[in-house]
Amino acid sequence: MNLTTKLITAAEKLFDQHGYMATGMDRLTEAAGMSSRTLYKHAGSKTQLMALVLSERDRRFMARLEVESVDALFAALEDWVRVEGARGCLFLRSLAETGGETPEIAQAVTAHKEAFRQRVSDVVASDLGREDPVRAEQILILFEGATQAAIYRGADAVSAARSAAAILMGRARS
Amino acid sequence: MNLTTKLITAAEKLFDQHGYMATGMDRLTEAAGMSSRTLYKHAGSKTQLMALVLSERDRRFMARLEVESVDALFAALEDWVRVEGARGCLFLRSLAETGGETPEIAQAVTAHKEAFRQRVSDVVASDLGREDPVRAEQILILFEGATQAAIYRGADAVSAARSAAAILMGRARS
DNA sequence: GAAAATGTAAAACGACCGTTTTACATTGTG
DNA sequence: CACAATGTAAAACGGTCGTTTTACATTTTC
Repeated sequence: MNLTTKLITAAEKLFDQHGYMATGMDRLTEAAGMSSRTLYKHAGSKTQLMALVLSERDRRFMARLEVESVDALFAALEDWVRVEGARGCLFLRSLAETGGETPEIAQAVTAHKEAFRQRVSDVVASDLGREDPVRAEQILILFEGATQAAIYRGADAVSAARSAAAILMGRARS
Repeated sequence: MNLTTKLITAAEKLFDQHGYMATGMDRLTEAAGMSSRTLYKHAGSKTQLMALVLSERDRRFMARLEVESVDALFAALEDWVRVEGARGCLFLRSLAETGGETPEIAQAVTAHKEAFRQRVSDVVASDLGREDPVRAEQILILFEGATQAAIYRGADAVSAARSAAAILMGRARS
């Protein structure tokens, strides 16, 4: 595991658990086990580090959503919540913490959410055997809602979303 | 409009638009049009100010949800988004920014979310003429999802959630 | 084996943080 | 008129922020 990977892994964890602004560079250097000089050589700045974290998060998250049914989509979210916990969407959180005024971050969030929307749309189409933009938007909202509600309702939120999605998909098939 | 109200109003706007941690006291005093001495006399500390903001937000938000049907619930959310914009749930954002480590804030969030969950549950019961905990949880997730997705999908997210809720409620009635 | 690359440890940078204090002006009330 | 109460303006507080620099050790490479 090289230094950059170690840094990004540690930073993702700290940003997620304590918030972006609330995480200082001293905490990051300590958790990554490197000097601040090395950290800045690899990441450039705190903002660029956040962008690197989001890029890695996108890769890992989207890889989990390589499925072909809506039910599998929510099963993947259940896995994610069990393994990574539920503290809300790190992308929208980074946007909120920066007020949308940091271009590198706003851009990373937009790109991720568009990819996510497209993925949900594809899964719905693959599941139904045809495009259904309305249903896709509803499934996306259930997914976002489960992510958000899981913060205070736990894994139950995801299974409730899963059963709601099954009803909506059943309706789309008949 | 007294000073405390003016302060809370200004603080809510700044916290919502730029984030809690990213909003400094100088910005708050300037927006509220008062000296830092007066601000501290009224709010005590930045953390207590955040708690005051959340308390006022809870009052105003819950007042909007005094409805008797699930459809009216989403109509109320549409109004809210049109008037106040969509930057995500301020309660969960405050929790995320503080890492859940600030008791006064964690407590305000828990209280609000429990009241919100109960309200949704009541509205579903009033709409169906009977309790339906499973459906209530699904409606809550659609509501949270619409709030979250509206950040990047706009008002369309709310109407998509609204139509999904109508399907789920229709299913509960038959 | 010299040189370049890559790392650590720690001090220093100026800027800004939340908060308190000092000194003074205005106001409402007996 | 006196006197609390309540406000402003601005300096000062110690501490922490993100970032850079200095000085030195280790490893890699030709």
